[in-house]
Amino acid sequence: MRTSQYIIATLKETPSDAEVISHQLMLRAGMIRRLASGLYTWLPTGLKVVRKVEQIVREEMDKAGALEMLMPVVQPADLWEESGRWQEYGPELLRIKDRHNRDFALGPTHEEVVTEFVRKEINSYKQLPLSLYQIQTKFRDEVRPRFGVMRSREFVMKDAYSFHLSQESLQQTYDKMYQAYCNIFERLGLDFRPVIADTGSIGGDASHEFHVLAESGEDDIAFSTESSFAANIEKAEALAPKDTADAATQELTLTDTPNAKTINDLVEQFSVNIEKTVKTLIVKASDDVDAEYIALVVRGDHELNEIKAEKLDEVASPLEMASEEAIRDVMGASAGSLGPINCPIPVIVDRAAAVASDFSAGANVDGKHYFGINWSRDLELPTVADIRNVVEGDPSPCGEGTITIKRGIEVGHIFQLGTKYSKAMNAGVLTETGKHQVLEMGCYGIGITRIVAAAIEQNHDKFGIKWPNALAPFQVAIVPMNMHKSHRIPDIANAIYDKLVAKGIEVLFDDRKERPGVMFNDMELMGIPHQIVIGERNLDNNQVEYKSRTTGDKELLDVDDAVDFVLNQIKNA
RNA sequence: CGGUGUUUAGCGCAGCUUGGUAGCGCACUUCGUUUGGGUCGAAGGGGUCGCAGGUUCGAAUCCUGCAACACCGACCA
Repeated sequence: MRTSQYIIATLKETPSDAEVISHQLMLRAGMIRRLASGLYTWLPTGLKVVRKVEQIVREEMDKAGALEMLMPVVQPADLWEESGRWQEYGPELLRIKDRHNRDFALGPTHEEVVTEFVRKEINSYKQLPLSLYQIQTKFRDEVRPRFGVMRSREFVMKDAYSFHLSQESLQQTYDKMYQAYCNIFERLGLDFRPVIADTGSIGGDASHEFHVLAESGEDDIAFSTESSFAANIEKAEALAPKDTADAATQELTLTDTPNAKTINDLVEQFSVNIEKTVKTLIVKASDDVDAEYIALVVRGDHELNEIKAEKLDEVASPLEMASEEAIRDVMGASAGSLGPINCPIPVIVDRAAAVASDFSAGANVDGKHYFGINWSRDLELPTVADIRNVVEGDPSPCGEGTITIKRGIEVGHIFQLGTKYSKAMNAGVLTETGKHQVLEMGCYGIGITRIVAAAIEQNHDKFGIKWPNALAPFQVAIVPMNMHKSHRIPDIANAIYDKLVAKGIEVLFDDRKERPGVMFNDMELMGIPHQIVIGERNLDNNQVEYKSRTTGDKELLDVDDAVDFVLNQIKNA
């Protein structure tokens, strides 16, 4: 490709609304442009990268035995009524009406459609197991689209679905997919980790997320320092402390604390150790409980884990924090002065808070806290549960080492769905014995467009993107200097270009009448891994210069060796 | 959905307090100059100042309403 025939569309300045580096670089490198909130146009350079990702995913899915198909983006509401998700899914599901006033949705995912397909077409156990996938545009009406294509409303996703007679068969395919995902991210050249995950609203049993590690990630991942254990912080268990509470050394005292509204205030004003404080959060109770609200108690330095909390039988799901008015109504005090003593509603205390001694907490009277509280002595120890986020240094749930926490970008997610959709939509086959049996299902997603952004988060420097070879929109950039003033330069540049193209290499030949600095900067911004610089100075010695974008290394090559050298660089990368 | 803020050329911004010919940098076009890391000079094109209404002789500027967008929070495969 010659730049004169192409859209370079690079930007010198960073658009003001791009916060994360991948968003900035994708705009500056001329990969994407924003059309509206959460909607992006892919320019030729960006699309080339998307296609690279798609192709690798496609090859590995095919290898894993999945069959590619393509389902509609627009889906009839009836199917969603059948699965129950027309009600459940909420405003993220964009609903539309056709000219006959019939309800449809823009597909955020395709469990319903694929299940409908399978229940019609697959009738016998002999046709199982079956894995189907597609690579397609999805739409989710995100509350808050941000970070460019990292969290956009419209995005390209690979979604796969598998169907089985038994849980064992599902497990086998799940394992195969797990391996296929590892292969994919390996081939993409990304630093990634599979992590144990919550199944979220899709529902089901086993689940892993695949995360690309990056500072800008939106998820916290808990790793063990000693083993390969990794889990989304939502799911990482905070083990019960081995020790029991220390013996009480302080008297219970009620103290005026008019200016202590937060744990930090309390710690600063009364110089107490933050680990000797607890905070009390009020949430809606579930219908199982004979109370409208439940108090959750965690140590002052810990954070409530909402996923864990809403899984408790006593707590309403989805989790709902009590409003300020409700708190005042129920507790008789405002949020800054709550505590477990004299608490009028049921209390659930976190494992760590349950072994605190001589600790302080609100008194459920405005402007008053208790100090020197001890469980058993001053109040009965309530129900204990794991309701907090793990923190650095906690013992790892796998039993080996301690926890470290890193940020990750979720680029893939695999689930064992079980029979959630097949049962609701009555998808089954006849077994060997002629009995009708509901299918076990698995579902496997990869965010294609999100991977493009994640790859940039992981591979960039101050000059721009540094594409891993597998993702680069072009393998080689030819940068001829002052070509219009020379006969030699265009001759050599064209010859090298033709030879590389004949070898099937994607080459970007910068034939613009630009200054060298402009060309260098654009090629580096776009992250093209291999650069050949052709100028009069080196041609006097019959040489051209090679430069690697990844390492920055430069090397002088004989003109005749240049093509083979570059081919080797590409092959060995 | 709440809080805050923004909206003036393709992009980044000034002008608004105190109403009076719409500006700057980058980008774009043409010419010249320069040529191994975003050169320099000259000339040029490009705007219903987010939309609607109001006040006024006169509104980018003041008032009212609306919209879009962004950030923080809540939410979320």
